[in-house]
Amino acid sequence: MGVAERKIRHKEQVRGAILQSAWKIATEEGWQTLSIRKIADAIEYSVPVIYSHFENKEAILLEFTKEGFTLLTQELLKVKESEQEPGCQLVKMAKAYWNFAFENKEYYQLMFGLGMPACEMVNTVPEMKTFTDVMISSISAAIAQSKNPEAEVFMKYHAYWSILHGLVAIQMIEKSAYPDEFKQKVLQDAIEGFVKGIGG
Amino acid sequence: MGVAERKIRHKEQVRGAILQSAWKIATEEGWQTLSIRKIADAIEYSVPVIYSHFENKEAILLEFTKEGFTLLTQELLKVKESEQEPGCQLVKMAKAYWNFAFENKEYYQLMFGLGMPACEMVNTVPEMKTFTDVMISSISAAIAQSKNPEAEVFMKYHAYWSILHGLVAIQMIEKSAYPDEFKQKVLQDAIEGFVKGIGG
DNA sequence: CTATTATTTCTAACAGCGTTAGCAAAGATA
DNA sequence: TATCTTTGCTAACGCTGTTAGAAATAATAG
Repeated sequence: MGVAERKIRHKEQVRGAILQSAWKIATEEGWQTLSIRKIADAIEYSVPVIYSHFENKEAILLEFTKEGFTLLTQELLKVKESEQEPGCQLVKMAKAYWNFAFENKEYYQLMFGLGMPACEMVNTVPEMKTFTDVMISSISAAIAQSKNPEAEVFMKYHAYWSILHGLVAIQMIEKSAYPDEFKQKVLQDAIEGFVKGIGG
Repeated sequence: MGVAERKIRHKEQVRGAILQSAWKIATEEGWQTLSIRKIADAIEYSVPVIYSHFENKEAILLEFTKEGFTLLTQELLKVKESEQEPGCQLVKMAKAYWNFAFENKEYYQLMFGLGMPACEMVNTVPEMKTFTDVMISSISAAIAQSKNPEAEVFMKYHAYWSILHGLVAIQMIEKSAYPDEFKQKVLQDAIEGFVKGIGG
């Protein structure tokens, strides 16, 4: 009997509508103004229905955060595999990271930005763990074949990620938007300088 | 007649109590949980009294943000004046920036962190403008006497500040706290590498 | 010292938020 | 058709920032 299947199908349909509406509201008005009641209005259901799909508001945000980390990790892996030399890998990955951030501001702001996540979750949420693993392994490879193999891997990893995040964060805050070529050059200079620093 | 003076004195006393209580609550429970009602309770006045001293909640936060930028700028200038060579200046300023962030987490999180400010205010609030001016002038000096005088000043300034902010931001998020020596070394390596990148 | 005026302060409310208990309606089963 | 299960809703709790308007206090004038 297809009754149970239909119910499940409907349930997932509503779940999808919740996420879809949440995303729409967030992109139109920002994550800050997203509220459960707005989502309820959008999906034309009452508020408690949402709580039968998600434990709380944070769980909805976490859904997108995980999605964002999955997407970013995919981009990084794609670029990484297209390049053999670890140093070039890092430079290209930095560029991919940069592009992701500015082509998916909504994701990035949620992942690293204004609010809750990315603190205790870095090691508990699998999607984030995968992301950090990719970062660590790439940096490790670059260090391994460098002239400073005794370099502390985690320190270098931290510095690399920090620089990336910092570049993106400040550029996001900046209102007086520079031309994209400028921004690209900032990134390239900084990362190449850093990679050289690791290498020698 | 000292009646007007006494009134003003009392008014500023209340204003001080508001800021003092707000700071106490923020340091004890975090900026996120700070509320007007909590402040009102703490100063033993009713809520609307606070609105006769500050236009809204954001104005209270802005007060501390400005204070933070003033303090940070002072630290940076102090270090800057103790060193002639522009390259060394940048390295020392980075260290001072770093120390400020971790010795004044409440300030830093408010200045760059989780929420509202630092977006449109960078050029409108004088205290922030002063800060960015110090950053720009220092970097400009380093570039001027470098072998790449044609370097775009603002790009380099952005990269420098970005790296600093990124290093701090990621380290603040990180739970598995590395020893302080490690962190210091991360900073030093990254900044020295960057300054070398500017210089040659 | 009293009456009037100006100032200060408070009560109470509005509109919004996340969250949940308990009831009504609709669906599935016997 | 009657029973039971699931689903969804109404309404509330306690919190938030903010403000209108009344009450209490303080300063001034007669």
